[in-house]
Amino acid sequence: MDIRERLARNLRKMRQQKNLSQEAFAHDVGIHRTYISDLERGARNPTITIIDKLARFLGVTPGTLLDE
Amino acid sequence: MDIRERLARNLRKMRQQKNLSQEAFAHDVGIHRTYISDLERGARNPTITIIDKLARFLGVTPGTLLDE
DNA sequence: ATGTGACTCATAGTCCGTG
DNA sequence: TCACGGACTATGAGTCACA
Repeated sequence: MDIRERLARNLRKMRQQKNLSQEAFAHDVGIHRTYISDLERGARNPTITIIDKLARFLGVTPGTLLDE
Repeated sequence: MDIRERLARNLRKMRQQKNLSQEAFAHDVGIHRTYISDLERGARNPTITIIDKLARFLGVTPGTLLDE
């Protein structure tokens, strides 16, 4: 599977496990709401600094977001 | 440690383990040679598609390149 | 609460070189 | 063989209005 798709699925799942809306999640992470929406649809090709931000907030390693 | 630093170290180590020059490695992966040089010095902020390319060629998961 | 198109500005990524 | 620079084009970062 495409790496963007994997990120999309992993991100959405992990956000939902925190019971956060995209809006609340985006606010907490410090990324714009629509950007999160794009990521969860695999519509963006983010840099690793974005991955790092997400992983840190979620308390996981970057690999957890990108690996299957 | 910074995620770019981690990538830099992991990448250099894994390339050297294959006994490839930056130039040969870059050619095989399909990325420009100067870009590999930049990555190994932590001077760049690559997108996840670049990470994917590197990981596939090296036969590892993206996490192996980004996690410590 | 979320998806989407459009937009500006910064930077990812390429290609030419040099010591 | 590699670090590093300059110049360039393509695309990501970040935001908004609207459905």
